[in-house]
Amino acid sequence: MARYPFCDQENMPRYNFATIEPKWQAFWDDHQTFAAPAMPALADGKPGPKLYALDMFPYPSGSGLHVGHPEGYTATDIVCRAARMQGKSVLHPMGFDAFGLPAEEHAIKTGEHPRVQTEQNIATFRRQLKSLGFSYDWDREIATTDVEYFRWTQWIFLQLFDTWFDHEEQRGRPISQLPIPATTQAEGENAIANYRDEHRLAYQSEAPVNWCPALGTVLANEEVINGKSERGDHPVERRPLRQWMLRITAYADRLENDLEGLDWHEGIKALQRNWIGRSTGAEVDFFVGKTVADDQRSTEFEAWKVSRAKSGYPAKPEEEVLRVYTTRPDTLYGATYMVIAPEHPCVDRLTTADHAEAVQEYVRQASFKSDMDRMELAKEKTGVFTGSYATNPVSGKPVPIWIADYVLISYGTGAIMAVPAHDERDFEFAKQFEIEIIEVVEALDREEASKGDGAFTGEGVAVNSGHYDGLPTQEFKKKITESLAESGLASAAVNYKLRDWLFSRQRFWGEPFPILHELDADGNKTGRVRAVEEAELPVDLPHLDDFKPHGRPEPPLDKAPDDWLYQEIDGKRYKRETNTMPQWAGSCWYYLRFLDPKNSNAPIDPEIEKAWMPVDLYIGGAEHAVLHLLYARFWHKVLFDRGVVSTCEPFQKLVNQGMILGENNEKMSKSRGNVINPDDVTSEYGADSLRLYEMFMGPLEATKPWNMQGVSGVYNFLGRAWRLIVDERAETMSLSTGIVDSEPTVDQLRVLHKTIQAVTNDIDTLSFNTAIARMMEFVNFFTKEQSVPRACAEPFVLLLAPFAPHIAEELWQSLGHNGTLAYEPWPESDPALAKDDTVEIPVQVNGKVKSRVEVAAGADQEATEAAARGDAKVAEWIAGKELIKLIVVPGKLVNFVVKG
RNA sequence: GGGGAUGUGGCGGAAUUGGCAGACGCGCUGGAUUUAGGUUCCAGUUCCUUUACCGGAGUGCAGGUUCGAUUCCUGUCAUCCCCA
Repeated sequence: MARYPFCDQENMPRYNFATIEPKWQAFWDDHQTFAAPAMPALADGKPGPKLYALDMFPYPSGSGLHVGHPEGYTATDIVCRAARMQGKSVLHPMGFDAFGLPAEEHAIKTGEHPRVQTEQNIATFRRQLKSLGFSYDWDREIATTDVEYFRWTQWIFLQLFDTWFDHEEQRGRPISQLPIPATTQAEGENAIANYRDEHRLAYQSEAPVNWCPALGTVLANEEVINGKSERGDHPVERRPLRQWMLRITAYADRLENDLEGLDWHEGIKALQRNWIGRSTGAEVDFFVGKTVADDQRSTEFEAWKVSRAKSGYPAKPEEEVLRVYTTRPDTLYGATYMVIAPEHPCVDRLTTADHAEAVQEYVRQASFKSDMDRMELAKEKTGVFTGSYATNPVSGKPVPIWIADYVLISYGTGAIMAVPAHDERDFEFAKQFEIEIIEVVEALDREEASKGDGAFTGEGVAVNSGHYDGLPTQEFKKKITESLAESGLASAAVNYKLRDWLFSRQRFWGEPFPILHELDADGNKTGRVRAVEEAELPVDLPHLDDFKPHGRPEPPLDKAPDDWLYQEIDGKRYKRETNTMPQWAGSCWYYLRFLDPKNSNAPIDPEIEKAWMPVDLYIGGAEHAVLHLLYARFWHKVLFDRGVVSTCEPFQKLVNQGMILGENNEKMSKSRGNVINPDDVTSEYGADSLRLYEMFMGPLEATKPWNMQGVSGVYNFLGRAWRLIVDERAETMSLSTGIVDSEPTVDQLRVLHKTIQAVTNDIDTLSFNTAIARMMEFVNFFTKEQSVPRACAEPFVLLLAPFAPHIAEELWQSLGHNGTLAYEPWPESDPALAKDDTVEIPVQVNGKVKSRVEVAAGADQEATEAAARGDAKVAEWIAGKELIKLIVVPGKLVNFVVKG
């Protein structure tokens, strides 16, 4: 015990966080106080209550911990510490999301391996986190850059590679179970392999990507903002490149539907739904034909209709057909032109000779614009006519086909039918190019109809739509979709804003893909790939002499030594995949690895997974409300389908902490000079004060400004609590003479039990600010008392412990206890003792409080009324007036409604 | 333009199901202790009027429901976040 002396103050025993805090941090470390059990403890032979509380693990940046980090971390820590005292098995881990660009950029500059800097940064973060006294089980620490960790990230990628999505059963299944169509089978081995590759959840694609020359990498759409890179604000251009994609769109419906059972804020759910962007509508085929002459076109069109009526709606349209997706099939009669995206495969075929030059130039210009620029509503619409016409399938009228960049190749079919009367963008476009506008929906009420002279996009009743006239929009949609489907011209369809996930990056500092490309005799890729054998994992990063990018889209790993790059298996030569995974990969499953971080046979033991999952409380910043949470949920569902995990959702309860602003009410940033460094706060006021202050600032989820005077306020409170128990004026550390062993008074017991009740309840609802206010009231009350019975002081210290653990441990020890209070039973409140004997009840006259009367706590209607009538002031107010109504709510109020 | 959130003292913020608006903290004012205080303790602090009592107004703004609205409904304004 010599290391943790009860009295180690050189001077008087004032509250001295500088000695208390390191002392208890060392104690917790040495005694493994917060080591979580492998499995939740048993209670009555069955698994007892468990709590898995998770923080969004940080990216260990070079600038160290930010005051935003301890906000969420303190919140989960309070919940965990209270839960331990309430007898729950608690899992509370911490780790590091350590892959990322800054370390690689540092490596490029210095030539030093990014792992060196990464590990330095992790060390700093770990030190800072430990200095704040969080009750993590540090034995479970992981970093996504650990080879033993990313071994299993690679393993999960192989699961994705080995899975196809069965739309009928709505689940992922092993690729070996993929039914191969007879026609494909007949074409032989290569065709079968191709067919499989086309259906895997991890697949390669040649789609246009956002190439950023300055960063030397392609970026996901989400990483591009207004045509510039999110990181660094560099220009981004579009170019086609072979990429790995993850088929997250297959899981779109499940990702949306399963939100319902989750204990998440509605706003976050809305954000995710919005991002998934499910829409229902129809795919409709427009006949283009091979000829330009009007009379022949209509003949061809009729013939095509007849054949379609027989054959039905095909999975892939014929060559002379343009397929569109629309959410408003009811406006089909108003479709007066069509637009295809500049990247649409039919551009060349549809362009007539006399328009070729203009089209080529337009397509070239469009390639420089980002999706965001192109969809901008306010901007002037641009476009070019192809010279071709299609035929409106219901009206039989010719409709010109245009190319315009406001249509995106990535959404729907990359082609639209334009209905200028009922779509704002189409309307603007039609005005500009003087295209016919036909109204086909009439607004129901005049107010809506008279709104401006633009497009009417609402719902109403059909007009100018042949025999459909008069049908309400919803009904019309259904009927026309059914009718067109019967004639083989259309099909009901669902579309998503969500795109498949571009999963490869041209970086060094990321997880290598466990994939090999087959080479032919000349060393060229044959297009066949194979997975690295599970036993061969992990695929570690190779040694590189330098980390400089070469400015080409090919990844830096192409510069790896040949013995890493090439391999021979069964007489065939292979080259490793040289892309690496994006930073999101590691954070998609870290919550699972925490359960079983040292398992070398599997990512997690199934029994352990079953016992601890799901995460009961997940706290982190709102900036991850969309991407991280969507990606992680997607992986989790795939792992669920493949039997690796037992729950279909990973995070049962999610809370987003609010942002902490600078003292000037602005976002904290170096350029604004308003950054608060947690280290500075800790050295001046201590970790307990920092924790307490961050929780006292306001509701966890609110955005709130920092105020250094507020820190000294909670520091003051800790000093008062200290003096309540410790005699500061004594020469040595000793109990305050106010601490007595006598029975508490009724008033004292009432304050104690009210405090227990309120604090316990507030921790449950994460209302830490009010919990702290209640404890302040407790201290204020007892400071005025002559003495503090031990029976009140001890439970108070236990209540304080989750919030300010260091001072609480020290006070607990000074009250004569050995060891830690971390597993002391949580104080229980007795409702009978917490109750007041009498209550003060406001008496209103005509709804205004005029007086207050004291009544017994359980007073009934009559007694309450009598007390109110007996009050002199009330009597004066109602004297000589007619009583119209009398409201008596026992325990709440009395209201006399009078006239005259 | 769409979606979400938030508007309460000088400031951060409290207020089960509609029932005493402003808990708690900061700041401010006054007092006590102290050689001293960026110490501690006590008291006061929404605004207007008033020496004080009494009284009146008050939760962004305008309405509505109700005996009674910070809370519910309609409209509106402002700020912030996300998406476009």
